[in-house]
Amino acid sequence: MNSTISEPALSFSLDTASGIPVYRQIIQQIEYAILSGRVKSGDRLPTIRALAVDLKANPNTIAKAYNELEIRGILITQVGSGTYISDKRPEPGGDGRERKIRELTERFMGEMKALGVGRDELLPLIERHIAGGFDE
Amino acid sequence: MNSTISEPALSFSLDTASGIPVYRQIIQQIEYAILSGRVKSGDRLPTIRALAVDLKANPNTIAKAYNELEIRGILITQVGSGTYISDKRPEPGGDGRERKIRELTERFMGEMKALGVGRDELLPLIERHIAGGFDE
Amino acid sequence: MNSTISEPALSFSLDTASGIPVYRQIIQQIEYAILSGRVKSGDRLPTIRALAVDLKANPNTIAKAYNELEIRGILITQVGSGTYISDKRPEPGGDGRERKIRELTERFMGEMKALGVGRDELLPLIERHIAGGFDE
Amino acid sequence: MNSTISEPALSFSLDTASGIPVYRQIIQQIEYAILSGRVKSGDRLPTIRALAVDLKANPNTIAKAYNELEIRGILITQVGSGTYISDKRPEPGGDGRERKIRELTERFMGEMKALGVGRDELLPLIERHIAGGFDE
DNA sequence: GTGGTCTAGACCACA
DNA sequence: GTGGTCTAGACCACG
Repeated sequence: MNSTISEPALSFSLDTASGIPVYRQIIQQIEYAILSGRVKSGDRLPTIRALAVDLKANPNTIAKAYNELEIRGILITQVGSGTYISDKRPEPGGDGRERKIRELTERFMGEMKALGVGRDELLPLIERHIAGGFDE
Repeated sequence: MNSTISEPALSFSLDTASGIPVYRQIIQQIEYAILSGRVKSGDRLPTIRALAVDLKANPNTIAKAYNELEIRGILITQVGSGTYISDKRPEPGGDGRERKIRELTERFMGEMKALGVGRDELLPLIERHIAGGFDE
Repeated sequence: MNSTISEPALSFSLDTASGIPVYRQIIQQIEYAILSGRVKSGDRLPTIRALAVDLKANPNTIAKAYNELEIRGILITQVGSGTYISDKRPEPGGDGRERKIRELTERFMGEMKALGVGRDELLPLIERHIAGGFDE
Repeated sequence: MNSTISEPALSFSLDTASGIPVYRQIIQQIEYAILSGRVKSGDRLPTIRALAVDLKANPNTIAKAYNELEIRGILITQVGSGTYISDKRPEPGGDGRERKIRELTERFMGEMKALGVGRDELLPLIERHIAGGFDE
């Protein structure tokens, strides 16, 4: 399954076969939209009910995603009005970023090692991927 | 937590803080050991009970991992004798390994890009990790 | 012992005296129901807990059957929603069914031959069983 | 694995990949040899040790097969001399034969029914298999 | 000794 | 409510 819906520069698409929980896909897509500048502080998100209908998902699932983002301070809920992008959202160069980068790199290096990829194979591999349009 | 045990070219290590199910970690490590050529057809795996003791896990959990690999045709179990690498497993140097490396690298590069890590930041990052004892 | 439960075109019946593991009986009955076309892609299976109650079995046993079929790509499980027949299952009228019928018939004929049942004894035997309520 | 050894009209062959226990394969092959008349009362069987070597099996496994057949009265062990086919072995047309035939036929008919094979499909199927060299 | 089956029950993640 | 993971422990079949 794979459904899409547009909103002020926000488009959601679910892949129910990926194994990634629906609420996490929604969270990630909102985060990426912010990081890439497609949405900005004060922008209004679709209502839970509307998004649930459009994505053919359970409203509880949408609410869970919005709720987690509100706890993190990324969204703000104005009761009776809607849900908005917070103005104190984390900067792209913020705090947890370094830790996340380190974690992901360590996991990746461990996987490469487990697959028998030595240092002589790894660096050219990375460089090839960078050359192939990493920065666009 | 992180415990390790060696066996003819097979070493298991669990990360109980990762959130990844134990049986999946075991499956992945066996798969990677085969893909990297560290184990080959006919090699005997540690017994379920021995591995359970070494990893401080429940035998049923180890059995679940072995069992999934048997359903997928990667392991063969001889009751009363032990569990072995199947002879119709993917070849170590085959494209299975290359495909896996490509998948993992693409996922990693996508994550780095989403975190705003540019090419100028990425290569030094990798080199620092390699210098920090990648190959041993 | 022999208990039965109906579901949209799926009826399970266990023979606990046969020595065949319960989870394998469940697997076989799902496979045969698919091969015979009684269930089709997207059909929902009984929930693990409901089937466990109806068959007076442990939920883990039902889950083991569903799980093996999922590894083999025959079922799809949506946590929180249920378990469904995959859309890339073998076609009901396909050669999967014919192959299975041929295999089972050859095994049966071999057994009959080993028991010294000749052609003159076999056909009346089959006809007697058919007359005794084969089709209902 | 599949190894074979000949002896006075007795030839054993193991299929370790079939999932059928080794001791059961040995039992069945001795039974079939008797039923088909290839061996007769008083014939001597290979020693446990010799057969174990030839089949690359565990002597305990051979012993278990011989032992079960001795309990059933089909074999006789003369300590210090060897193991022989009993002279009071069950006749091919004997007692349990009818029950066995009925059991196997019922199982077969149940499988055919589960696969959606109706009476109109079943009889021609059987006849075709008979025509294709059932009696040799 | 090996692995297989099944039960019981706890806790978790997801919709 | 759904299924997933893990533990603990009993009993069995096989070599």
